Amino acid sequence: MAIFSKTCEYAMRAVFYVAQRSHEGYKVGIKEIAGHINSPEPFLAKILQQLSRDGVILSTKGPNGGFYFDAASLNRPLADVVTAVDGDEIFTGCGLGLTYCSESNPCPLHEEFKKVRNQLTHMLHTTTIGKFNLGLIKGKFTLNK
Amino acid sequence: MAIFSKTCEYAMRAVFYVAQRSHEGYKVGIKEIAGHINSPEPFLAKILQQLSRDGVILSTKGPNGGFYFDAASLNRPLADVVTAVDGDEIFTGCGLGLTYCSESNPCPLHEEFKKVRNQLTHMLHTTTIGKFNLGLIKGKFTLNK
DNA sequence: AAAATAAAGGACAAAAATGTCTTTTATTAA
DNA sequence: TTAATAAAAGACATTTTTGTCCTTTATTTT
Ligand code: FES
Ligand code: FES
Repeated sequence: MAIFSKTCEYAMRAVFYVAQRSHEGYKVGIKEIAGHINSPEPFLAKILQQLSRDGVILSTKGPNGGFYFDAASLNRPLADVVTAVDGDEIFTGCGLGLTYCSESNPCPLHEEFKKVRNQLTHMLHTTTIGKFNLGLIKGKFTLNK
Repeated sequence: MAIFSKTCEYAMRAVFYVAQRSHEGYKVGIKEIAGHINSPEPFLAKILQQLSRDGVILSTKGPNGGFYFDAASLNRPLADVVTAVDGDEIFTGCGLGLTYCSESNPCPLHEEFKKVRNQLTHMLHTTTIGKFNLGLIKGKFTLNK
């Protein structure tokens, strides 16, 4: 089991790809995105629909339409993507699966787990959607295989 | 979605409870464990079977039998429990779901994700199964609800 | 040795996550 | 205004995770 769900992984990969293409001045269709991040096209469509409903990603229909980000959206944190598709359990939930994570009634792992969870939270809040655009354009990163 | 699977959460809760009872000198049956960690009994049985096959937990059949840890087992890292039920993907996998996490061909999130993953790994390797025995006996921690 | 106990094992069931397909709606280009 | 394009939406299918039940095996007590 991975840290993030498949849904969330595809969402983040797609968002990084669309961000790069937006930086380059293009909108991108589902087919192009799915091809470049190596994800099942119809499944990815569902995920991007969700992101679109939540206002995380922008889209327009019709010819020359597709998904894209504006300047403001490129500065949103990656955490918004995670929350939109997976909710906030990963940011607030108990590591041992108790109903609530609680300071006053903690599980044994609470103190140790909280540190890890806080670092993950901090990382996802300080990493913006557009952070890797230049690196992606320069070919420094991979989003498929 | 939580960091760990339900299976893994139940496994860790069970292990902490059995460790405490072992420290107190008892073996514990499935029914008692499930009751104290609030988990479905037959499902937990499967999980503990797996841990037993992997040699993470000890068990004996028959009257006065049950699950327990010896002194050596109490010093094993919690990471062994996670690996036994969920594999090592959480310790080695790519945060964006690429087939392999690679230094030479990294995903955009690689550097940032690696830090979080390393801290999680470190935490699970330095936390022993028996670490919380005294705290549990003193009632400082909760394992149900 | 017999009966009681408790884990081990296997088959099955429900729920959730993941993946697919078809139709509808909105937008643009011609 | 029509045709083409592309996302939105909804129904459906598969796989994995989670959960249940019943039988078997090993151990201990009587
Ligand atoms: S109570 Fe378990 S992590 Fe906080
Ligand atoms: S390649 Fe993605 S985390 Fe290392």
